[in-house]
Amino acid sequence: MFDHGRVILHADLDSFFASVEQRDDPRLRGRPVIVGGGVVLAASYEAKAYGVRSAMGGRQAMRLCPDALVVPARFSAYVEASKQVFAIFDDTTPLVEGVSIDEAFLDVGGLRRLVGEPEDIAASLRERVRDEVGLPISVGIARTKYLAKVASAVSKPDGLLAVDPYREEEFLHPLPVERLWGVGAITAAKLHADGIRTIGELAGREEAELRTTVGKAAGRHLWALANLLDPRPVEVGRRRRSIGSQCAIGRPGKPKSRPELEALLAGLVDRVARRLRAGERIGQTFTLRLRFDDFGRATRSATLAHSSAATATWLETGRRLLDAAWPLIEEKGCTLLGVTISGLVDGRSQQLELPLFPHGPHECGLDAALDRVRERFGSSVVTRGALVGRRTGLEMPTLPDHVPPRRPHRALA
DNA sequence: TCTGGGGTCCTAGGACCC
DNA sequence: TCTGGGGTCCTAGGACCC
Repeated sequence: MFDHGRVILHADLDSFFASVEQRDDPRLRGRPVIVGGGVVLAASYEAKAYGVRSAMGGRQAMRLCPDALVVPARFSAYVEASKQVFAIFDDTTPLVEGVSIDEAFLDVGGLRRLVGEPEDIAASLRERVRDEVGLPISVGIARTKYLAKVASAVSKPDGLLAVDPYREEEFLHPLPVERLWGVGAITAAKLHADGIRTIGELAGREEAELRTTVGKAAGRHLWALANLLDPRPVEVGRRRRSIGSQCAIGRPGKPKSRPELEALLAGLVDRVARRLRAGERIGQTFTLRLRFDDFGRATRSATLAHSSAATATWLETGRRLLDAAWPLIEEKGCTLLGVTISGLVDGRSQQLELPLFPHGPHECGLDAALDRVRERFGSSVVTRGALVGRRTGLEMPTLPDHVPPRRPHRALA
C-alpha cells in the first residue's frame, strides 16, 4: 500500500490509566473501571460503553454507570509503563516523537528495505506492547501525521488501521469536523453555525473565509488538514517549553486565608523549581494561575531579566504577583492556584547562602561573596552568570554555553 | 455534571526601539 | 507640528489537547 515516500505510525495506548489498573488487578478486568475521584481521569472501555468520558465529573459518571469500580490514580505506575512502551518505540525506529505520556508518532518510511512493510512493523509493535508491557495499543498508519492520528482513533480499541494514500479523501471527508486536530467545542460551534459539519464540507470552503470565522492561524491549519496537506515531520527530541504545577483548593464560598494561600504558593513554587533543576533547565517567565468561585480564570505573569531555577527567586516573584492579585482574590474567591514557569532554556541555577553582609551589601562584600562562589562552584559559573544579591542569599543562574536564540515573534513566523 | 493536572499554541494590545 | 513603517518583547487571555 505504501510503495514510496513517508510513512508515519501513530501509536496510542487505549484508555491508558484504566488499562494499567486492569492489568495490575485481575478483579478489574472485564469490568467498568474509572480512574480518579472528583473527575474522571480515565475510563475503561466497559465504562465508556455507558457513556463515561474523561474529564467528566465523578457524580455524573456514577449516575451513568453505577456499577463502575472507582480506583485512585497511581501516576508512578503510569510513568513506569510509559517508559517501557517508549523503549519499544525507540527499538522500532530512531525517529520517535512523543506526544504525551501515552502516544507517539513513529516515522517508519525508511525501514521498508531493512525491516519490512509498515503494516508488519505496526503489527509487531502492537504485539510487543501487549506481550512485554501487558497493554492494548492502537496504531494508525498513513502518509501524514494527522491522518495517522485519525486512523489510530478510528481503529480503537486495540486496533490497527492503515489509510491508503490513494483513498485519503474517501477516508477523511465523511468524518465530522470535531475530528480535526484543533477543533474543540467552541470552534465546532462556529463551524456548525457556518453550515460546516463534515471535514469534506470544510475542505470545500475558501481558506480566507475560514480565517475570518475561526482566526488566521486556525483557519489556515484546519483548511490544510482537511485538504490533506500536512507536511509536518516527525520531530525527534522536542523539549518542554514550560513546567507548571497547580492545585485545586477548597469549596467556593469558603475563602482561604492569605497565609494559607502563601503556603500553597510556596509548595507549588518549590515543586516546580525542583523539577526545573532536576531537568537542568532555567526559565524566565512566571505565571500565576487563578480560578475563582464562579470558575472564571485569570493569570498574572512577570518576566525576569535573567533566567533562573532558584526557589527563592521564583517565590519572591510569585508573592509579588499574589500581592497584586489579592484584591481580585478577595472579591471573587479562589478555588485553584497554579504556577507555571516558561521561557525554558538549558542551564543550571545554584544557590549559596552567605552570611556575609553584617554591615549591609557593598563592593567589598560582593567581592568576598564572589570569591566564595568561585571556590564553591568554579570560576566559570561566575564569569558566565548573573549575580544577584538578595536578603536571603546569593543566586548564580549559570547560562549554557550556547543560549539558543529566542523564537521569532509569532506574528512574523 | 459543577469541572484535575499537565501541557501547547495563538491573538491582541501596549511599550519601546530604530 | 505632524507624521511612518518595521520590529521586539511583555502581559493577559483564549482555545485546545491528553
